[in-house]
Amino acid sequence: MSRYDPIEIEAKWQAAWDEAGLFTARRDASKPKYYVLEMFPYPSGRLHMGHVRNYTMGDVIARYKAATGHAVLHPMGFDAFGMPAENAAMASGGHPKDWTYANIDTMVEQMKPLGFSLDWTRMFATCDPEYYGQQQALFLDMLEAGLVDRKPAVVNWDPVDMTVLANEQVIDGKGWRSGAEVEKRELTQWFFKISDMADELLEALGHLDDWPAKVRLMQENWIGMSRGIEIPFHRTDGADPIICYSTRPDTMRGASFIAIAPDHPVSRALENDRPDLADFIEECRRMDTTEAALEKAEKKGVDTGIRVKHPVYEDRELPVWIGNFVLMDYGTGAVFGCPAHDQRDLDFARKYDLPVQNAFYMPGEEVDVGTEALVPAKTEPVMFIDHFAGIETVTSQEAIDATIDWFESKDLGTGQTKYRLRDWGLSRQRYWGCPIPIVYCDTCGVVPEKKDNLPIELPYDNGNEPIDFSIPGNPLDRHPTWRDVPCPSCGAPARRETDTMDTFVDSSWYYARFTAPRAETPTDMDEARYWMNVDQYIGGIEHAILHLLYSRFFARAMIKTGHLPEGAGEPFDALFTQGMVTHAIYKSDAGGRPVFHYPEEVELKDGGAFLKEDGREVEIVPSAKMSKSKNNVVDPQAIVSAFGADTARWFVLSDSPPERDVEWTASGAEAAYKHLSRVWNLSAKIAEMTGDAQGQGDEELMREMHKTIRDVTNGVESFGFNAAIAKLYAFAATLSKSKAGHAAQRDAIMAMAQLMAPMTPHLSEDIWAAQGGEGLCAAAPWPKADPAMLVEASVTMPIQINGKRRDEISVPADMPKEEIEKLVLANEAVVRALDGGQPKKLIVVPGRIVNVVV
RNA sequence: GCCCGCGUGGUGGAAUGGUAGACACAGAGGACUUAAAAUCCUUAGGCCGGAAGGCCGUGCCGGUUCGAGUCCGGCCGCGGGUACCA
Repeated sequence: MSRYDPIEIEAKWQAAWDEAGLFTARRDASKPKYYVLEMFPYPSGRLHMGHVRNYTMGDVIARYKAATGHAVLHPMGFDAFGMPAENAAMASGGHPKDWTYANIDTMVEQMKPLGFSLDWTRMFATCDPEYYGQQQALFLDMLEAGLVDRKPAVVNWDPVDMTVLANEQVIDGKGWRSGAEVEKRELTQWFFKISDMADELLEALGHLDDWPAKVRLMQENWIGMSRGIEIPFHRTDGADPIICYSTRPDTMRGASFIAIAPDHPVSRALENDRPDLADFIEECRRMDTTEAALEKAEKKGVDTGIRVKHPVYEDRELPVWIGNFVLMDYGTGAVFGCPAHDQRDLDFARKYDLPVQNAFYMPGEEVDVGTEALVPAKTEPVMFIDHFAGIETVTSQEAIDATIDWFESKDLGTGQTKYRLRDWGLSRQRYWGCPIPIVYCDTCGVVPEKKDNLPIELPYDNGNEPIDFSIPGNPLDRHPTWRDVPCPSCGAPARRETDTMDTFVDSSWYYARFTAPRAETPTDMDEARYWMNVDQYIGGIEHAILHLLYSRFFARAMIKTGHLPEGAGEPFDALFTQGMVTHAIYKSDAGGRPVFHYPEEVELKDGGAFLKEDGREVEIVPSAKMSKSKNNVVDPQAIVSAFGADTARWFVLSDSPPERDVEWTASGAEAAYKHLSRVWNLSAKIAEMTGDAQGQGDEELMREMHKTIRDVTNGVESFGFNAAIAKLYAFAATLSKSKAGHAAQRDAIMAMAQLMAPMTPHLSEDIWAAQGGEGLCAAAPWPKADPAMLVEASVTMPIQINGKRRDEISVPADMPKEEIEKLVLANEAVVRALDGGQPKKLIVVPGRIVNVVV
């Protein structure tokens, strides 16, 4: 008898699918459409298990939807711009473009043998000029529609390498290559005005019913709507008032100082004359620009000497401090400090010996604040002291509302709704990205490129020599000719913008481009109207905020600029966030810099990890996100070449629920392979069966088959792939032990092949053919469970006594509650527990459980 | 720091508020084999017990409920995001 040979089978059936053109998306008026999309990969050069897991899940959905009568669009592309390509060029010569396209070729070669039902005719990479040229057109339309802005923003500046650093390249405040202390530098940059859409983006979250609640919540918090008030504090020196923003005006009585941001206009104005302030402001400028670093840093400040009057208690003067914890980007860049009711303000006040005064107490407790601020929840009642709003014991929220009304009525402040969400800075001072189609002209100023001149292509060399990437900095800036262009408006010599776009721009509209990837405009409205929205989007939870929010913004921007139909609204109707594939990191130290080693370079023994090359022990950092920068990626190709694609696909789906992280281990793969072999052998045995068509247990087998159809269908529809696979394991065991006749066994194995087909399409196709199935399994309609075969005659109900399981009874499924009660009261364990008495309570949930309370 | 998750046997995990540990991995025992591999069968949360059976058990503490892995409050640990990693 022959054996399960995945390598042969898989090549054979992939060729058959290709020949049938099965996965080329076609519009079909007779079918509902279904667009399934997995977050496209960055071409790091190697496929890893995370990719395989992601695309296998998408493929299960795509194949299932095709089998249930949908016209399916399931495309794939590459998110191909970004820093790693430049880093690779810097580290080992060559050109980012060559590196990127070589990686794409490799990854496509790795992906194809996995048998995903992808429409490869639609593939593109975001670094294709045909793609980023359309992105430039989009940018120009957005500029015209008023969705783009130009303003100053702060970047990390490496003073030694003379270049802008990404946050990732700043380690403990120092440049990753130079080791120099990083500075902040302000540059004029391009922004998308996403904050103008904050309310819409927030409101629409409520309609995304098929998104995970946690993602909606994270986005809600990120957008961060708050209702507060802007209050001008008048300076005693008569200069313009300082306007503070507060969401807790109910604490106004306790205001004891004003804190302004280091880059607040008032701070800046003082910088020239006050060396002590200039030093502090300079120190703040050296801080990391990340939110985490700012929040975790010690809260420090300096007194400016400026004094303001309390807006209500005018006899009180408050000092104005510059605080390193105040952000210019949020509110007005100035806050009043109320130490009694804010922990950060209290720490600050204790440190610099500022007064602490309560605005309220908890009812009945007039205790002054010590080292812990009194911060009641907004719903908690508090007792106000001498409050201008004339209120006594109310909740904080009521007090906030009343205070805002009172301030507005006295013309002392203005109620304001603010958002935490900031505009999206898209300028990057780097080479390997989409050039921003703007020209600077001495006469005309900032001039948009003409659409006829698009795409503005990145230069491949500098005229006669390859571009040198070995020096840090932006090669576009030092290119001898690329910057020099005539002004699109007056024709005079002018300079091209040398900044490129954030790579998040590239990934914010690719889903729309897939609906018409070769169109001469960013999208083809006819195609977009048919295919949009994405019905199911699948990707990592690490994209819960930025990528998904930017995509939601872009979908709206594209509607406004006429590139998507009105009805599109949101880009992704349903979202599934898969867990990550994690793996230990192997780390060693090279002169203070961490070096990360690939798993295949490391040998695990005696509980430690050692380099194969020289036996040196390396540190094992426990399970972490697989990341190209940490080199803790696992190459799935080894599994595919040893066991076949179906084994790899089955394995990544079987071992863990899809939304949860999974730590990659080698051990499960072989088990998956063994099971698939068993199924193949079972099919071969059934195909050779002789004897009666009918046998004993036919009906029982068919009942199991229908239950399995029901359970696997439910599993696939609800992303319960691991549970669906468990059912398939159980059904395989049932079938292999069955004494049923040939007809029932053939029906059973064919149903199993179909149910497995989304996960193991090649094996299923082979079984389908072996059993004489009609056409291709991949084109066959999904099996339906017969409701009549799912009805159970009797149920087993556990009997609990005081909530602990003590016995069980088997009763007809339709037995009335009263009769079950009688049976329970006659049960031996119950009689013993009652000891002649009556139960305090008897709970019978028909078909489920019985609980006797004694 | 802040926002969001997650925590169940030796391991991955299952469980609409209703029999905790389905299904699988590793393990142990057995069959087949000269032997091994492969395959098949049996077994398995911990503790006590010969057995029947009992007690404990879903990170920790507390609460709601006839009943909590599941809901609520407070902790601890781990992970993701934190706006220039993608």
